[in-house]
This record gives sequence, C-alpha cells and structure tokens, in this order.
Amino acid sequence: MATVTSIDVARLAQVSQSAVSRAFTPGASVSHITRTKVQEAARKLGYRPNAIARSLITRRSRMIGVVMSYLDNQFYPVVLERISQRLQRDGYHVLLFIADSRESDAVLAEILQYQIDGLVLASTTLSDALAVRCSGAGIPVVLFNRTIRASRNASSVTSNNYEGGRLVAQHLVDTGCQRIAYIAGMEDSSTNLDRERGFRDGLAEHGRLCFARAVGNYDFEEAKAAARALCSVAGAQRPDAIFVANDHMAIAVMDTLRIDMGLRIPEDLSVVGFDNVKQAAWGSYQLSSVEQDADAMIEATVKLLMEQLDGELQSREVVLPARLVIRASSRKEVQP
Amino acid sequence: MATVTSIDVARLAQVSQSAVSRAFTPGASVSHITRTKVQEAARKLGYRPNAIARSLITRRSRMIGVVMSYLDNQFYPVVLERISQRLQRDGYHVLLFIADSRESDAVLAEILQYQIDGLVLASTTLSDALAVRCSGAGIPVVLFNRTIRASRNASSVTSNNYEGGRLVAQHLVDTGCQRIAYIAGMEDSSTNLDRERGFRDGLAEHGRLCFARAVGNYDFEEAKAAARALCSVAGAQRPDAIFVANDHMAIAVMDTLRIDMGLRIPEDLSVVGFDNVKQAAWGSYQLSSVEQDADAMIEATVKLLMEQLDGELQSREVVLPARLVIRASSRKEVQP
DNA sequence: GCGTACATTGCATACGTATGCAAACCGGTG
DNA sequence: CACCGGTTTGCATACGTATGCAATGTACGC
Repeated sequence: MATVTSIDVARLAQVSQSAVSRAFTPGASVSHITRTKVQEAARKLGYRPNAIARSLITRRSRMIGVVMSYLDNQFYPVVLERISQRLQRDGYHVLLFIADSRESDAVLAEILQYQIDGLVLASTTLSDALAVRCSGAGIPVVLFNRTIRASRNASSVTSNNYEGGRLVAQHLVDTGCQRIAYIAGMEDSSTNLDRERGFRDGLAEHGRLCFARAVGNYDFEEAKAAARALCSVAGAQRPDAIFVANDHMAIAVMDTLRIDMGLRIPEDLSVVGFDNVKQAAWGSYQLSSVEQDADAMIEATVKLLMEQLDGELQSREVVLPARLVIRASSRKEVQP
Repeated sequence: MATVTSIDVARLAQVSQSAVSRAFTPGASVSHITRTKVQEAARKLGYRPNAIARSLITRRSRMIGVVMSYLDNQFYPVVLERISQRLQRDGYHVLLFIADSRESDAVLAEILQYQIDGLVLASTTLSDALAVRCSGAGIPVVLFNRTIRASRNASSVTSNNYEGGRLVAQHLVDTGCQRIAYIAGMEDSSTNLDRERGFRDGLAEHGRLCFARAVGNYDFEEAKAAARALCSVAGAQRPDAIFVANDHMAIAVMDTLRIDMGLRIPEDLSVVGFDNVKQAAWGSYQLSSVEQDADAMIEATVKLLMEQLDGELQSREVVLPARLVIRASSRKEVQP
C-alpha cells in the first residue's frame, strides 16, 4: 500500500529523483534549499529510503552476519548484545544466524546471499571450511573466540586462552592443590585446546601432571556427568581441584559436587572456570574464573571488520590479555 | 571481486538469464535438462543468487526484524535462539536489533528501511507508538511477551501473566505465608501490570492484601536493593514470602537474602519467581517459578507472522497457559 | 560585458533478479 | 500435412536507488 518511493517525493517536491537521493546522502552536492524541500516532502509522504535498493547499487548492505550457537552459555548473549549495539552505532545491522545442526553449513549459505558486508563467526560447531570459503569469496571474516588452522584466510579475535590456562594451573598449585583435574569442553575446539595446553604447561612448570580428565563438551548436563565421574571415588583418589573449561560447565560442576555429592567448595575441592560470566559472581557460586574482556574483544572484532571493509586485505590474529579473577570457589592459602 | 551474476551463468550454460532465474525458482517452468545445465554452470562459477536483488523485485526480503533488549535475563537469549532457528526452518532470517537507549526509536527506523517482512517486538523499553507506526505502515507486527493498549494495531503473544500471578498468590497463601510481599519489574510494562494484578486478585480471593512492595525494574542490582529494603526490618515486620516479577530478579533476591542478610529460604521466607528460566532449576536456587512455555510462544508468534504475511490483516492476541513449578525456594506444608 | 570557477541540477544508466507475454517447440491426433 | 494443447524459452521490462556526465545557474573579478 504505502510504498512511497523517491520518485513520489521528487514529484511532490518538484525536483528530480536524483535530488531526492542526494538529499538523503550525507555530503552530496545539494543546495540547502533543495534539501529542505525534499525533507519536507518526504516527511509529508512518510518516505523511507529503501535500503535494499540502495544496497543493490552501492554493493554495500551495511549488514554483518553474526553466527552463534549455544546461547545457553551466558558469555554469548552478552557478546551478541554488545556487538549488535556497537555495530548499530556505526550504522551496521546484524543478520543473525544460529548454528546448531550438522547441516547448518548449507543453511548458512542462504545468509551469504544477502550480500552481507562481513561475517563474525562465534560458533564452535561450524566447520573451518566455511570460514575459508567465505573469506575466499572476498567477504571479510572475523573469528570470534576461536581460531582455525588455515589462519591466513581469516582474522580472529581471542583472549589469551593459553595464558589463561597457565594462570589457573599456577593458582591451583600455589594454593596447595595436589590432585588437579581438568574438565574439557569440545575437545577439538581451539578454545579448549589452548586452555588445556596452557593448563598442562603451567602444571609442568611445577613438575606436575594433570591428575584426571573428563570431557563436558561445553554442555551443562555432560559437565555434571563428568564431575560425577571424576569424584565418585574414594577420598584419596578424588581430585582436590578441578579446572573446568568454561563457567557454564563450572557452575554445573559446582552444583553437582555440592548438592549431589555433598562436597564442600573450596574446602574439599577448588573449582575454577573460564569466561568470568556474570553468573560466576553470583553469591551462590563465587566462582574463580579467567576473565575474557568481552568489550575489548568486540572492539577488536569491529575494528578488524572495518579495516577489511576499507580494503585492507590481510588478516590478523588479535590476542587479548586474560586475567584470573579469584573468588571463593578456590582456596586462598598460599603454600609456604 | 568474484561477483558472478545470473548473466554469467546464462552465458556459460548457453541459455537466457531468465532460464537461470527459473532454474533457481522452485516450481518454475523449466525443463529438467535446462535446469541441470544451469546448475552445472552455476556450480562451476560459484554462483549464488543475490538475495538483495531478488528482494527488490519480489518485494519480499525474507527477513524478520527482531527487537530485544535486556539479554541478561536468560529468558530472552533462549527465545532469540529458538525463534531464529524456527524462522530459518521456513527460510526466513533474523535482522537483530538491540534496543537500549531512549533514542532507539530513531535507530530502529533504520532497520525498517530493510523491507523486513515482519517484526517481532520483545522489548519492554520500546514505545508503544512504534508498534502502532509499523503496523500502520503495513508491516506485520507481533508483540512478544508484552501487549500494548492500542491493541487493534498489533498482534501479541503472551503467556497468561494474570493467571500466573494468581497461581503464585494461591500457592503462598496455601502454604501458610502471612506477610506476602511483591517486587515489581518495570512498573508500567504489561507483564508487570498483569502479574501484579493477578497476584493481588489472588490474594484478595483469600481476603489478603499485599503486605509490602518494592520495585526492581527487572534489574539485577535494583532487585537486590529492593530485597534489602523489604527485609531490613525486625522479624515481625519482615515479609515471610516474596513474589518477584521475574526469575532474573528473584535470583538476585535469593542471593541477597541468604548471603547478605543471613536468612534461610524457604524457612524464613518463601521466594517465587516468574519465567522458569533454566537457572531457576539450578541446584543452588531451586526457585519456584511460573513457567512460560517459550516454545509454544514462539510457535504462536511465527504462526501469527505467517498468517499476516499471507494477507490476513486482522491482528490477534494469543494468551498461552501458565503453570506454576514448585521447587524448594517456597514452603511446601499445606495449611490445614 | 565577458570569461572563469564553482555549485547545483537533471538525464540517463546501472545494480541483479523475476516475470508477463509472445514466440518457439514438441508430441500426438485427425 | 495441418492442427492443437501443453511445455519451454527468450525478450523486454520492472523493482528503487545512486552516480557519472553534461548542462545550467551563480558569483565574481577583470
């Protein structure tokens, strides 16, 4: 019905369609008088420039594809919220894609048809090949909180997962833990690999080995099972510290240990997570955790995108510092 | 660079551009042989139909705008995730908009320029006027988890907030609570109004009045302050039950009561929330809560959108049943 | 008054696809 | 062979905007 175009506005304002277009283009060559005439007419008709048509000709959609999965983990909703706001500030918008099933690569192809100006991949489940393909197709790709092996093909932003893992090892050793275990996320995700490697190296620096290990696949229920598996043994065989690959799982672990198994944290067991999501600070958990600076990561992501939009073709890997936040879920006494 | 169009494909496949278009349109008039020739050529060139150009001519973008704010509240990320998946199944995509600041109405105008086929408003902070304007502009609008006064102008999907509030009152009275308080969300949001009204009516049915009231504005920190305000009084003046307008706040309240104020839940105080987010079931909280059936709400939302896309102009209000899930945060003993 | 530099305007075209219409084709029947 | 119904095809145009280019207008200095 009310599909009013620039031509309608032009007619009413007694100018050419070009003039209307220019009136809505900042910095275009239009006289003040024409611009106001056009704006007046536009207001009268309720005219809104058609972004689709504009995209077609400018070859810029001002849309950024954001791929996520796993919004259960509170880290990601926060990222999504802020990245969206951040992009809005620059006049970009987020075309959201939730990746879950195995066939998501196929479906994501659809989103690429929208001529998005860039792509943020924040999903662990998506194939590396996809990132390579996109970037090969000339669209800027930034991997968020993950990396891929063929790194020449895409930029990435992560926090220093390796160092974070190392800090945790250091902390647990320093506070006198003897049997230090690890609950992994998705085993071949880059975050998990880096965190675990840093953790093991950190232990090795003190001549320690990882006492036990289980896999939670970044899943709440699997993490509970992993905790039970690790701790359903006699006291001397039980870990006295667990590093869990992210907070989402660490919270599941804490609940299981305390409520299902009657263990005290940190008296019987230190627990440390990763991400420092808001829930880690909740009074009932007070979870020690490695902080990822979401704002800095987002700022870096947007910066990388914009650089590549401006033609800087080379991809970069940004690694931001990680910081251990110690709370009440891990012991504090320093070993003499 | 590799901007390969239907014309390129046509040339390679020795057919007209029309044929290419038809080869990619399900149910179009093309011979099998042509279609395969085209697909072959398309594959060879890495051709992907340009959705922008398609939208321009079909006047369907297959994009649905989704407006959210407040992803801290775990209810919304879950909704966003599922609604996105649900729409993807039907070949639609989500253009995300995060509303926060007061000027968001202006920025949202941008999103409307994208010729979105429909709009889901799941943000309490956005003005009613906006929904009316959009719907007036002929684009289907569904309000999710909220309603507006001028309801003829937009469909809405809510759970039965009124009944939910009533159930909570009933439950608290039944379990012998005497001084029943309420912590409100945003005071003029429809969810808060309905929940509170149902709650008060439920109390009134038993000849009770709301014992005390504070406002948390659906904010974590404000909810903590509200809890402190209500409970920093001598025992006999302290509520022995609090209905909190949503789980997000209820968890803040529980932490404050238990940890900052040393109260026991439910022995000293029953706490009941609303939404039944996943965290309510976490072992450390075991929060009794009114369940909103997110899947049913999403299904209804998508159904409404599709109906209106098919030309059914009339708007409808869908109200889905709410159900009280009783856990350990509220007393169980039934009064004789 | 003339020439020049510059700001403003309109014309025409392009972006990549979908689709109405008429032409071409195909197979079968009389 | 002519004819017919049905299918397939290509031509031409449309969607709504941006922009290069030439044309027009404006102001100023000589």
